Amino acid sequence: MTLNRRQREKKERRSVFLMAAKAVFAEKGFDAATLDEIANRAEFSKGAIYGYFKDKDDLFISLIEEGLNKLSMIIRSVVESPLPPIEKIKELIKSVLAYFDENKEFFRIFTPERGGFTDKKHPRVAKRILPKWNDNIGFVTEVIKDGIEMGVFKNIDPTTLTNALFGLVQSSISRWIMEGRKGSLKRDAEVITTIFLDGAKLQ
Amino acid sequence: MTLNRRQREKKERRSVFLMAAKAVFAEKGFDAATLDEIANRAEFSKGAIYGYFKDKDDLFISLIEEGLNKLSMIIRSVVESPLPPIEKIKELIKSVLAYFDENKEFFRIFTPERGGFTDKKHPRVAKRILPKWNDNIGFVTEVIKDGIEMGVFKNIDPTTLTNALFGLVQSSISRWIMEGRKGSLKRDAEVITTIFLDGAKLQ
Amino acid sequence: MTLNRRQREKKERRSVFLMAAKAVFAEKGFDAATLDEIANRAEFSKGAIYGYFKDKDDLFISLIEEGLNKLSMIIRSVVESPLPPIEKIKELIKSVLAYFDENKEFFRIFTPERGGFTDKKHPRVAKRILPKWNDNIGFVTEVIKDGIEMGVFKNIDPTTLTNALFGLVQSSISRWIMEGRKGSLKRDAEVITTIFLDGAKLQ
Amino acid sequence: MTLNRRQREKKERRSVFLMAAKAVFAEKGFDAATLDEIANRAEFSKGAIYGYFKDKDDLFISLIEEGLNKLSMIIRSVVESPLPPIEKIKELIKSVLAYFDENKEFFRIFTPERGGFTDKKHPRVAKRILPKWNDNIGFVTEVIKDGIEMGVFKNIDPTTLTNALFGLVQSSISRWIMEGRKGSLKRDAEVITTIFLDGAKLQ
DNA sequence: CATGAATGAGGATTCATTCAT
DNA sequence: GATGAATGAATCCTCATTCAT
Repeated sequence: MTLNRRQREKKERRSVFLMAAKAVFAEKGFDAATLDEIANRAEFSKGAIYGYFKDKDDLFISLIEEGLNKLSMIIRSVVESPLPPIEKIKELIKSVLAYFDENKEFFRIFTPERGGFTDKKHPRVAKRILPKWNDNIGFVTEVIKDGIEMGVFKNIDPTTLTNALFGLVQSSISRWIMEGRKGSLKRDAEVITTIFLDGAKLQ
Repeated sequence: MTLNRRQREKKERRSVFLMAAKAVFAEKGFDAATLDEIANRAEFSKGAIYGYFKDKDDLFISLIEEGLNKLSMIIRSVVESPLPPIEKIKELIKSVLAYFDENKEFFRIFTPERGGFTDKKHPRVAKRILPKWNDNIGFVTEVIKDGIEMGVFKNIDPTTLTNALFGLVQSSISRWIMEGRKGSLKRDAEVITTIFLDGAKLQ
Repeated sequence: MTLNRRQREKKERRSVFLMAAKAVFAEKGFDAATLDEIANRAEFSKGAIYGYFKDKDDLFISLIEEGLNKLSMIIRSVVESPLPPIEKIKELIKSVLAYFDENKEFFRIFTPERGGFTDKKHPRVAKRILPKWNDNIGFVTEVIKDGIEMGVFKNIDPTTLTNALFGLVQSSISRWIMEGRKGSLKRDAEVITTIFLDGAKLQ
Repeated sequence: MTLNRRQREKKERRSVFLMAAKAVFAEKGFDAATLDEIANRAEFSKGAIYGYFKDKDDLFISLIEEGLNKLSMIIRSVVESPLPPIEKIKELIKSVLAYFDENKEFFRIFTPERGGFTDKKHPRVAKRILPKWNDNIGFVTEVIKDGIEMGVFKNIDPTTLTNALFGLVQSSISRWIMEGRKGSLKRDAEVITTIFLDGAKLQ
């Protein structure tokens, strides 16, 4: 699909808005972020946003979707590789942390707001975001399932195990953000891997 | 400390507002929650809130503080018990999950907003909440430290280990909330304990 | 008219509120002054005010009335004395300035708000205050009239002359207040007398 | 400086708001005036005000500043003319009264609130307004000083003399406003001139 | 009478969204 | 398409007034 100049420019401009929005949402959160500030940072007028996004919700959702799509690709590429389950898990931890290391702002937006993606508060947001997030969890769950069937993982409900893994990753990122992003996230990959696979206890 | 009727009523009413606020903040998040709705749910007028709390921020902070205080007490009572470190960890997981099991809404408020407690967004909130949270982390870290010194835990940075433990707990609660709070959280205590102590891998 | 204890206490308490109100109105102006602050300063509860005054307006009016009554008495005692007109004018300037010197706050309240005593804004205030103020002007005007008839004052409309005299006095007090009340108002009495009687020009 | 249509319209609209605000502030005073009423009178929405003024304070201050700037120009043009001091004073009285004759509302706003421009009540207002007002006083004081040095005015503190002159002018305007603005202010110029220069006493 | 909690009517301000140019 | 001014709904907060105790 080749785009003409018009279409190319449109796509670029949309991306400018997304980047501006990412910075502002990351700093202020969804509610406190204003379209004014986003427009300023994008160096366009406020009205122009509506040429690319239906409304504030849509801008926000698009941002999250974009981030989750990239994350899905990373996860799928690992999951679909020919590695054995344990290696896949190691690789997943490494590459997911690397992804956030390079996309700090996305996590900064996604994590705190995720709890708010309920039908009560943002039905439209929930409807578009949650399935994508569940996809990711699903991919990893398959790996765990394989591992259980192959006898390399304990026979624990795979979804629960996956959830635990995501919790470990997430807490690592959270801390890194709250402590002011010193050092690299990659440092934590080893520890998470150890705990998840071998536990904290000295055998 | 015996209170007269006036003081008793005042305390009760403050509690009514806190409960109403807890419900609304849990459902909507800090920004989207309105004092109108909180007052309605408390069956008082909006203005009455200001007799008990300085402003919206103060109401929110008081709520979180109350929850964190209770949590601190639970954690401390375990930490200060004469159990060996591993038993303390098992007990911590069990009792913290039990606490949230009985205080679902607190978690629902605390977790998503936690990422937003930065100096940028809510300096006043951050100043009053973060120290309390760090206290809790500190208590648990001491247990881990003891365990490492006694040779029962791997020699990993204790803060990182604590953080991982909190991540496991948190992800368990998150899932439970997002899936509509079916079943009991206590069910997860065993899995978390297993993973944290022994890892997911079959040895 | 002798008062029993009840009535005496009531009168005293009313006076306590008036003094508190005077201080607060002087500092903040009518609109920005709150009954809360007045009650605090009076060391009574907010509700108690309503036992002595119909409402905020009434409290304010009572205050002004009290001040204007005292001023009237001073002016009348001079006007009704057996002095010749010019001496009466000298005496008026001296005693009015002395009155404000000792009742700074009253002027601080009365002057800035006076312009607002229109039927549009505070019909009730206007109705009770303006006649009293006009009385004072009337007394002085009589002195001027006498002086004109006796040939000691120029044949200028007496009300205009009186108004000019009040302007001189008022500007002196205003300046004294705005400059932070340094020195004594009495100092200005001589200058005002000179200007009003002999003009600024060297003859 | 040529303005394009946009800029011209913006300037015009700002002026529409200022005129509406002038009318409302004149009638109600600063505190009792509402942005709602100002917006209504300007035939714009309340929110539109914020496109032209930072807040209510700023709207008010801008109004006063505009008025004081015009007044300054009038005063300066007289002060800087080559007339002898006495003629300057005559001219000042005439032209200042003429200015207020044509800008009744400005005086109506400026005078009653002036006493409230203290640091306690409106620090921001005080900071922007008082210096401008003091400039005006300063210009006239120079004239008086010159007159004293030239031996045409009595050797009285020039600032006190200026203050007295402003008091005479102000009381004239006040009366004219409170009596419902019958007749012309210019009528009073002669009386004020007479009193200030020659006094009320028949020599 | 005094108290002080509750009321509820405002008012200033913000901001997503619309729309004429 | 981009602009930026206007809109107006929404929200926090204040405070005079009332009233049960």
